[in-house]
Amino acid sequence: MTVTLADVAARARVSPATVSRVLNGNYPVAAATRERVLRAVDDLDYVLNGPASSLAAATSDLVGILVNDIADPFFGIMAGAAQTEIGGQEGTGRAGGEKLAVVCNTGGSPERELTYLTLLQRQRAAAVILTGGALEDPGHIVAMTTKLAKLADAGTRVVLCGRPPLPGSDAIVASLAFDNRGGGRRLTEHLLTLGHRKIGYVAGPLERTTTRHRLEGHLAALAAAGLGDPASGEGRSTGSGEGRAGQEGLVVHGPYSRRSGYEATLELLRRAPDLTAVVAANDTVALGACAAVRDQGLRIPEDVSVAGFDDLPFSVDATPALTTVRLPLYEAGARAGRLAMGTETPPPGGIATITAELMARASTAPPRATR
Amino acid sequence: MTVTLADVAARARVSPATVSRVLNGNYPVAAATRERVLRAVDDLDYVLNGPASSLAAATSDLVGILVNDIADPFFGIMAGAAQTEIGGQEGTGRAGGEKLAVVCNTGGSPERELTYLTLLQRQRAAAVILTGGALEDPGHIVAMTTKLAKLADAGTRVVLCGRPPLPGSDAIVASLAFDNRGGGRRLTEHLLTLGHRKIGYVAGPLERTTTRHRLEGHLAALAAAGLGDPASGEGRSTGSGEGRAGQEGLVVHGPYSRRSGYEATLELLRRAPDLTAVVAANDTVALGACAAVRDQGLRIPEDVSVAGFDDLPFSVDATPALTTVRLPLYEAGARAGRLAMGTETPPPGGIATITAELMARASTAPPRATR
DNA sequence: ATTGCCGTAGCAAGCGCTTTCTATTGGGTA
DNA sequence: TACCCAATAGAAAGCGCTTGCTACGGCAAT
Repeated sequence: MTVTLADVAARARVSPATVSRVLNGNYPVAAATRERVLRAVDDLDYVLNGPASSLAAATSDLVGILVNDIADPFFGIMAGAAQTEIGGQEGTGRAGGEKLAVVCNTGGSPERELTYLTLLQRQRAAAVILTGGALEDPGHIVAMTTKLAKLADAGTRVVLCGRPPLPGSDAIVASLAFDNRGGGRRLTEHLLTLGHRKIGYVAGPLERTTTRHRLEGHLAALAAAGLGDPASGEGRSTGSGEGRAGQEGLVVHGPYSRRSGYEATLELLRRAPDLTAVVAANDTVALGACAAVRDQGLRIPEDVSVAGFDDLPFSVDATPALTTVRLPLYEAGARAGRLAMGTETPPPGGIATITAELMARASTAPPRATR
Repeated sequence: MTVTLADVAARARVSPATVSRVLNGNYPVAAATRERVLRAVDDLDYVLNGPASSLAAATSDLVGILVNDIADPFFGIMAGAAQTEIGGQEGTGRAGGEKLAVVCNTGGSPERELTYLTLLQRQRAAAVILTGGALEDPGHIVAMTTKLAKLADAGTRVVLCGRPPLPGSDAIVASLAFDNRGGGRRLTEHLLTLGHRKIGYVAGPLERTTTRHRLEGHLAALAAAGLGDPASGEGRSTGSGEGRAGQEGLVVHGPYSRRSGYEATLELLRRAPDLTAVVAANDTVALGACAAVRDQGLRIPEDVSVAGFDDLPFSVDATPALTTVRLPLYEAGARAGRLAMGTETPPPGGIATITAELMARASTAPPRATR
């Protein structure tokens, strides 16, 4: 029923070994023979049996790209770039380096993350790229470190993209981390420079590196300006008491969703009706924040400035255009793809920090009356 | 180095066959024995060798989900839903039905679509889900039909989601098609009812089923209202001559991108400065259209109404909230996932049409002066 | 007691490919 | 002319797992 290597060999009047070598192109085969084999392959419409091939060669051409939320362009852009870089090199003509880059959606669930890693391990994946922020739960970190070490042991190349390096994991090929802290700091500094003193912050979900780093940057900027109490920021979103400059309780956590941005902003506005700016965990959340501000009858940026993070494509189209922090998602994804393929040399120490650039646009302006 | 089934068998003091049966759970094994095996698996940290298993069993647990653009939430939502449905059933406890659902990004390129299908075929994928509009190029249709038939032949379940059925392809498990034509018609009818008579249309790329169907719906509505010349719509976007009611040349094609929407709208506005509404191929394009309308100093919806298609999450957040056509992307994706798994019975004839619902919001209103 | 089965476990034959090692050939060189 | 080597092709041994078939106890029925 199905055509096998042996069938092709028979038709081309050569041995199976020769067919295999023609297909893999890693052994000299006379031009005439090669031609004959290739024609037989075509005639018979032969398709290599992946599992058999992987079993015999003890390697596979599968490359897994793990994302936290496939419906979020933040991940889509990185994954697409990586996939292009990986699947793109088919110019070889032959099946040589044809990798199968696939993206796996964890939905942000640690269990699914591990499950996918196991499944990829089963398949003896050639490489794995983990994108986006990691969960900071100690147990999960241990589980991940162990799992990744095993993968690396089995020859799988592990690359992190937009995720900080795992402590003590030298098994990893490279990790490209975004400078979320620096970006967060610059964004808030921008607001401070404009004259804002009462700034609300809609943070992402707790226990995510991305969330923590961006928030740290924000708090660092405030602290440098002599505002707020850095200690109050994390873990006590519903803060109480009075801070040096009334920044207490101006941080609310929630998922990276538009809805969360909407509700958190309403909450912030209730807690501090006099705030003049809202910084969101990312652009999607910022959109929700904008809606909430408007629904309160306030104008952007005249009454309240709003800022996001990531600079997703739609951000420049928002009205007013969203001030945000640009992350070179495409470039990072592409680079991760090349690193996974081994077509780019890893950065020194396997760690690279990717700069986050402030994009000041129309959604932020000086507060109504600078005190 | 690596642990194999035999190692586990030795440790559990049973034969490899028994271990295999415990792991696959498709053959009676005494409880005590099972326990022993499971413990050995744990102790040894054994991970099944996927390729070997697939080779021997002549099946694999890979499920491929093909998307046209992974950075577009339209696809992300469907893919995520399908993946959840497929990867979600791990409740079985054992490795039983653990499928590896992966998404492959074709980037809209027919070659990559075929390449991915071949790669999936190599892996003897358990199922393949094709999402979104198809290319209407005759050559590609033939190639696809042939390829899908071969996949189906090899036991791969093929499901189409958001894509019209392939003519004469009974190899396919099911196809869930969106009622793009009906949605397009209702959307334009809505505009006509509001009193619009001069409506610009920013269509998607040529030769895509989605593009054609939506446009057909639009033109059908116009024709039913005695406006426009249906024959002028397709294939002659830069129309010439005069139509019955001056709808000529009010259709411009371009990719499904924000930028395309922006430029096309500028073009439409130049051709017909008196148009009172713009219908976009999808929400992303509509966002670009909105930007263009505003940049021309026109207000939405007072001066120009704008409408989109898909009802992506951000559409309700646009200002003003975008009138659009809702497609139940998540539900469709989930259903496709179940169909691929065989956990839902296919619709009669393998074909289901999914209704598209008009969402009239603030971006559309009666034109300034109804003539 | 015998027979017949049911419930379990093992044997062993592959699944379709890769790859090491071993031929075979046809010059080029001594 | 004899010899050696480079270039190319084949033989065959697995890779690690699944599964049809066989084997072996007991237990119920005869």
